[in-house]
Amino acid sequence: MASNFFSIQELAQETGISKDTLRIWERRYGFPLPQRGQHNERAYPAEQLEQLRLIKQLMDSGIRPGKLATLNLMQLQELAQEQQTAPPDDLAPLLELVARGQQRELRLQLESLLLQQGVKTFLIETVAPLNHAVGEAWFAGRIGVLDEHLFAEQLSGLLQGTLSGMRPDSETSRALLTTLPGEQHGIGLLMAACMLARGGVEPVLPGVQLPLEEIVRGATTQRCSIVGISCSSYMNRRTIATQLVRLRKLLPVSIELWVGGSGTNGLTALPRSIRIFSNLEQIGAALQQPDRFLGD
Amino acid sequence: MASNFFSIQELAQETGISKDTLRIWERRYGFPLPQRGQHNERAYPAEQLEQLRLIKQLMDSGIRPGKLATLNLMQLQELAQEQQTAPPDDLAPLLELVARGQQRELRLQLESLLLQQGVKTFLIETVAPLNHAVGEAWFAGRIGVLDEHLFAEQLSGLLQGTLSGMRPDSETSRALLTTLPGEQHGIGLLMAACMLARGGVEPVLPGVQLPLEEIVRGATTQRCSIVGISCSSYMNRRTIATQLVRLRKLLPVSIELWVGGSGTNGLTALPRSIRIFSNLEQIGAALQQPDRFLGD
DNA sequence: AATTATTTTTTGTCTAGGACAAAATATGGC
DNA sequence: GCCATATTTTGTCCTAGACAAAAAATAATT
Repeated sequence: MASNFFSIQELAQETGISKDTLRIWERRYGFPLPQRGQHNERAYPAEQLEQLRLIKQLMDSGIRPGKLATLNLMQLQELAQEQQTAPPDDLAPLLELVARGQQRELRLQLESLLLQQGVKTFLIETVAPLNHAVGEAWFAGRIGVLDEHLFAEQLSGLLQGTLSGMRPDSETSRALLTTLPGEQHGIGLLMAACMLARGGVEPVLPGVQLPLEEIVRGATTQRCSIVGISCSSYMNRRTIATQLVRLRKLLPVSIELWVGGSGTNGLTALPRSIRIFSNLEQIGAALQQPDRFLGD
Repeated sequence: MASNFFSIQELAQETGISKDTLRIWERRYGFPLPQRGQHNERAYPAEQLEQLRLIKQLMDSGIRPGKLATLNLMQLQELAQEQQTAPPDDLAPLLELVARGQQRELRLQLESLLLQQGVKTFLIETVAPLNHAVGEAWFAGRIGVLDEHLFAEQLSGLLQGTLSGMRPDSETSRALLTTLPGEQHGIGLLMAACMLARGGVEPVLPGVQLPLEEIVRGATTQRCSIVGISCSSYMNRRTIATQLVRLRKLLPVSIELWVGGSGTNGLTALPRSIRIFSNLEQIGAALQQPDRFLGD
């Protein structure tokens, strides 16, 4: 039984850490230190992939890789446990359904909750925390990638359905929602889109990974007064910041730039004309302020 | 006005050609030959990005990069034009709607066509060729990335809606449909899913980019007798072949492996236990043969 | 003591050029 | 024409050095 080894390319793809970075971590910290294949290529065992995922997660909470790379697996797990925020009790049954891959039952329960709570409450008190909890459970190894993906698909379908029932038919303000090139996670966009639609703004959703030039072109041709970008912590923070600043420069001043998602946490020194949202409520609040068209 | 330059990283992201490959092409063929930035980093002008896209497209039809890299833009365009297959006339009005970004009208027309033609004809004679034509039009610069994305979203929504109305409720054969890690295009999956659903097979759609181990786990836990993989020409052929062979080895022999998409065109020397579909009709045909459970 | 300016460390990405296997093509023998 | 053997083409990997931007630590100032 050939236990599985990963090439450096595969490891980079799975973790979102570039090949260059993987090599230099090995040089500097001695981790991840792979075996070598027949032709001297790096061959990473599955455990190192797991450990890297853990490290990536801890980095998102601000700990530096230099510290993390010197710790062993157990110490990392301790650290991770400290950080774990237990998911609210009422989400436990839903999480259970995700873990068991019972998509249909999950869908039904979510639909029922949506009706019960209404869009806003559903988004803020159910969808957002559940999505977060699923992400954490995946990191902790309590649910598999497959179940996480299936959950995301169910949620997308549900939110898209909700959206199509909410589209205002008259001429209203519009918002173009997308992610930066390289960012593949689009669930945040759908959540934001629902909040916006609820506030009378019509979302335009061209999917993920739109090149900056196309964002600008799209916002103009689609007559959007807002561009919304969702950033996960998958991408490197520096890249995110650079791209956002560049986008702000390309975009007409009359168009607002709104940014949200876990990838925006550690961002410092962005121009004030880029508006950062750290949760969904803030979107709702922003839509109610009449002064929201005063730029920087 | 600082005309836009791209870093090697951005170019790699946009074209799907790796940084290593870009550098070695420069070394060997002298193209793309970027300017240099303040710190000697490569800075690619937008025209080189365009030319690269063209080259990538021509490579998909079997021409070798060594030949292409020595040609100038005009020669490339000539070659491309030779290859262009004019889209069927009846698609022209739809393409026009895509190009103009008139999503709502497009959606209505597609829905009407779906009702008129029925699922199978709609998929084979409208969706597949239209999708192809949109891809070609994008390469040729006749429509923007934004419009292409918006089209894909509309189509996804429509097909997903169709699917949810087709799901068989009794216990039937199931198929897990996904893409390999690195492959982001999922439209093909939805088309295949519709064909399968129509043939009485229930599709399981966990989204794109599922790690091989998870595909195996998913196929087992979800009790699927078929695993379907869609490959676009975005990914390198060699990578595709390697991954497919690896997947076939990981997968129990009782589970069939079906593969389709433009990325499978030039694939040679795959084991016969991997079944390649070059169009949607073949899926329909395969579902009607009673001997389809005889593996290699 | 708190804030601001300056140095030091940390970190990720870039560069160059070399090596090599697998795929694709060309060449020779039958 | 067809099969086996060279030869070329191609993409990815390797090492090792450089450097700027961000973060942290230290010094200087109010």
